[in-house]
Amino acid sequence: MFRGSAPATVDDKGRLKIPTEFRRVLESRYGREVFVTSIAGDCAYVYPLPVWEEIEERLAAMPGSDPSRRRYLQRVSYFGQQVKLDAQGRMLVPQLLRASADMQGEVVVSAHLDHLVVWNRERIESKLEEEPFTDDDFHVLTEHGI
Amino acid sequence: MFRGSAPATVDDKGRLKIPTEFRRVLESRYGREVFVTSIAGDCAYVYPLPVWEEIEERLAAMPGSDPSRRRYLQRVSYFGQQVKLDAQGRMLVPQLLRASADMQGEVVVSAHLDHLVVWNRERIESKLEEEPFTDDDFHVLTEHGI
DNA sequence: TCGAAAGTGGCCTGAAGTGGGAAGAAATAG
DNA sequence: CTATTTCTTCCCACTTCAGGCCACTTTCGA
Repeated sequence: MFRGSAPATVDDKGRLKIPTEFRRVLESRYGREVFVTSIAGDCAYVYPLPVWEEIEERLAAMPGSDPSRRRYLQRVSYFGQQVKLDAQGRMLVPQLLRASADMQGEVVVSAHLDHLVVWNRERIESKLEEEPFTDDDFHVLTEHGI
Repeated sequence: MFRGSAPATVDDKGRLKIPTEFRRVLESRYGREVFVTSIAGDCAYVYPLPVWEEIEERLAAMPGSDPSRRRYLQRVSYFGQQVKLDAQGRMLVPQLLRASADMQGEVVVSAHLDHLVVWNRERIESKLEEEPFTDDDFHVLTEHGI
């Protein structure tokens, strides 16, 4: 499992350096291939390919007419691309995501259990301010034993 | 199977360059012939010919009087055309579709399991904005283990 | 203070994408 | 039926971009 977060940079060729701690987990457990995508286009999700394939299987098991599934697939296909880490542990961010999620310069890579989430640093900071963690959120988590 | 998406362009002669990653899958698994069509005329569907032939067989197996089948066939025939990739991996978009789906300039080619969907870039972006992905959608997916 | 490992930048080659000419085919008008 | 024009197809050439590679810088620990 991935844990914590780490700062990283995207150079002007659109290459994102995966912080070494994450890279080690990624390569040893899943390999070098990842699926990069987004839903709203505001940040990038990086799934190890085997993890993504499992999600695809679950989607395939859902009824094809489900509107949530349809919307999810449309977005995930739109932003997504399968890429491979280079020898330096960098991956090319798809052009569409570079533009919409502002994947340039300083970014933050955070662990999300079995995948990574990448935010533009300025954007995540203002988002954390705007979107506080509420008492309701605490309640929901408490109900799940956290 | 196709996965993810890639930006592409339609030049002013109406030729659409199929991004190489898709082209490779297409040519190795299905050949160079495709069937291009649409239903609402707002985007273009690109089916590898063998995939389309299978759909035709299923349609043939349906009762001929079914109104959904009739409407589907009517639209799909109206917009559809069988075309072949050229040596550069480009295909000519049928004139009707060029006009109605606005297949000019920047477009996005997205994977849809066994076929491709092509949208005018501006059009898909405004469509994604109008049709947001909600918390409810997330809940539905969560219930399916995603 | 030194060395190793991580991070960063940039060059270079080859591949992918893009544009346009020209010949051939099809459609249209006379 | 023929001539003209439009559209398609094939081909060649140029430009841009991504991937591999190397090297420098920075950081952290010994």
